[in-house]
Amino acid sequence: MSNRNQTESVILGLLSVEGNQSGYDLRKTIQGSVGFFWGESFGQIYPTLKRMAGEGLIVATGGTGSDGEGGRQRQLYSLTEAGRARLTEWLAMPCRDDPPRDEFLLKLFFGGVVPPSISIEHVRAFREKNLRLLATLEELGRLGRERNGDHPQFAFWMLTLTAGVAQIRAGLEWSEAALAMLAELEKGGQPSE
Amino acid sequence: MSNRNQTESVILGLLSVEGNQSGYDLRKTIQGSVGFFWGESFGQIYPTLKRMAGEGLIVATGGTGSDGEGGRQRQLYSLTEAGRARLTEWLAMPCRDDPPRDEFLLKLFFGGVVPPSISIEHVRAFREKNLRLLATLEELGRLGRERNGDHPQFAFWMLTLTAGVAQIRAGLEWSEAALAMLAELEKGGQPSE
DNA sequence: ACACACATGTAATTGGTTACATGATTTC
DNA sequence: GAAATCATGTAACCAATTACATGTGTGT
Repeated sequence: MSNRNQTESVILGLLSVEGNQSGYDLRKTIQGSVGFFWGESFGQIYPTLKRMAGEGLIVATGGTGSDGEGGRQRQLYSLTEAGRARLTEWLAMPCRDDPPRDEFLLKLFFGGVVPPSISIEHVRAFREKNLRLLATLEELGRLGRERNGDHPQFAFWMLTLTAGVAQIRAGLEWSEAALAMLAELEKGGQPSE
Repeated sequence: MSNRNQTESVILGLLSVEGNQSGYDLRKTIQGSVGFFWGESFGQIYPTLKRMAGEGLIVATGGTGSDGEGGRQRQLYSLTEAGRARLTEWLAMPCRDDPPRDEFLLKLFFGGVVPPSISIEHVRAFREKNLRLLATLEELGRLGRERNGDHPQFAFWMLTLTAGVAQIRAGLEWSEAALAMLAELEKGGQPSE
């Protein structure tokens, strides 16, 4: 009952809002919905699907390949009752907080041992990444509203979006201040080492 | 030259600002400095130290135990030139962006399949965690200024702190709005499933 | 004919956590 | 002398990435 396998959770969740998806579909769905805060690789998805089917959490529903209908080889899956139960069970559990690891902040923390230009470069990259992400998120919001604005779960999707946007905006504001500070430092004097 | 082992990087960094630390010390130092955005476990630290010593990135410098001086068994390490070179090399590399995974946002995303009270609970927990973290960070800033305010790298440490504070504040503001929205939803009507 | 996107999977590797085992030293 | 803390380590396990292998259908 430990639920350490997070891939399982995303799959359960996505299949609960729309069944009959293949591994390939799931990956695309992930990228187009939770992609900005969640990633999955095929090497994780396919084995997990098989395992889950074996455990009765999902069922293989049609798809070409097994029956000789022709067409491209696809294996679709849908949630079972057991799967849905597992999903709600997982949702009710408190979030595990795995220790965060932010390589960007780590490099910045040790920025004093190298010339400031290096940290400046990192902050710039951070800023640009956030700018790109912000654009993506806004696009995602636009698309979502247009295509699923009337979906009963839309409000929750928007909630995650606004959370992302808030984080990004904060990051952007901070990065401006950080760049100003670093520019000052670069003018002022070299670091001790 | 891929530097996938991030534990190595923290160790290099920390030993560069202060040598003669044991695995135990390093853990404490981590918690008291980069702890709010970086975690390490003993099971990772000790083997990594051994490997790094074998590769010549660090050296075992004194500590009791090997020489029969008595006192508690401790193995201290310091950076070598090779270690310092590796550190600067790592610092100059662009940050790898490993796919993020935010279980909180994931649960919120699927909040529509369970009663709103569950999502409310998650957001509350998120909010409280952020409040606690904010207090920790402010304390950390106070302590740091008081003890290391004159250290040449202090400015960089503050930079990571302010980044953390900015993120947290944004999260807190968002959580208020989210709670308001969810409360509304709870009054209004049950979710579709 | 060729390239590209679709589609599924396996194998190797690793980074990391957790739990366990052990013992010394200080403190009460 | 018991408990807490200091201190180091090992073993088991697992989640996940990456690279590789394979084949089909579509568009040009």
